Amino acid sequence: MATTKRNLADKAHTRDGPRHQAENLSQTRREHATEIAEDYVEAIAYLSASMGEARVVDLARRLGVTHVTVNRTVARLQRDGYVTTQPYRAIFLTERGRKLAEESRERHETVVAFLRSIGVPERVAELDAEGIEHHVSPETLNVFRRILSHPQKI
Amino acid sequence: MATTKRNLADKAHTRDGPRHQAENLSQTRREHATEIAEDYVEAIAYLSASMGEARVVDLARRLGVTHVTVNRTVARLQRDGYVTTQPYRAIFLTERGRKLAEESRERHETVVAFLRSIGVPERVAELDAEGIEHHVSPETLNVFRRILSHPQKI
DNA sequence: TGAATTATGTATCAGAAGCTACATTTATTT
DNA sequence: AAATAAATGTAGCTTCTGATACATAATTCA
Ligand SMILES: [Mn+2]
Ligand SMILES: [Mn+2]
Ligand SMILES: [Mn+2]
Ligand SMILES: [Mn+2]
Repeated sequence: MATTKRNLADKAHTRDGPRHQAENLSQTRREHATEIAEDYVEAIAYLSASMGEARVVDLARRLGVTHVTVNRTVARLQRDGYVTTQPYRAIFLTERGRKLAEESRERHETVVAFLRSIGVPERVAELDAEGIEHHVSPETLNVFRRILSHPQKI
Repeated sequence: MATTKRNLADKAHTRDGPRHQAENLSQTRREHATEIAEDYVEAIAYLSASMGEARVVDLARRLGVTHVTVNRTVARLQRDGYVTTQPYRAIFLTERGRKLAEESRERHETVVAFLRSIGVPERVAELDAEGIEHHVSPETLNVFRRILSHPQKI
């Protein structure tokens, strides 16, 4: 009748349910997988708009990585249908890439605006938003939007 | 006097300053590096408290990965001074690990509570918080806390 | 106690994302 | 047009984080 190690495991099962926790973490890992794609297409869209085209060096500067990393990642983005490129040429978004870029930009701006609206200083809001944005679900984003459209001090 | 490609690059430099953007993204990458450590020590602390000890299988179940991944990651956590283990034994937090676990738990709960307080449904709040928590700076966390201590509907 | 089950460990692979060093191509300047 | 500078590409290395397949140790149960 001794309390064995494996008995203990069974109890905890009912207590909290590790299922939920595992699902939450799996979801977070999935979001990480798309995170770089989102930041890249956002940067490509920005550079294309502000200076006519997106070149590897400009991307590297803006993203804070070497041109080698940009090169390989762009190849992956092309493989996944977000961009088109040719050797020694600029990078262009596909329709799919443009769509993701636009969604990402809008969400990014909403997160920054929301943080600002509750009193987070601009620099901090921009810094935190860069990571937070990728983990904000459509539901939560809608809550942010609703609060932003409700101009009342907190 | 033709507008060359490299002329364009110089202009955009002044426009937005890619420095900030690069620094934001670098910070996010740094946060990702500590993210797994945070989730692991949090899970180890939880299992230790709720069932006496943290075993590899329980961690694997809770984290939604295989026991192989847990094994390797725990080895890294040990290398970095967060846990101690011996073959076929449970995993124990070091002082450093306990401290990180406690901070992570507190921050995690604050993020969930904040999202709940602005109207995000519980399930969604828990899901989003799992990713958001790692990118919330101390400043932003304080803003969250202040709003939580201010019991007024938004 | 011995067999069966469960837990843990190890070998090996894969892909993502970073890097440095060096080669090649393109653009600018003289 | 040739020389120089800048951009792009490629080879090869590292770490992290996931996986499967198989081996060994520990625990449970008949
Ligand atoms: Mn962004
Ligand atoms: Mn981002
Ligand atoms: Mn957590
Ligand atoms: Mn987390």
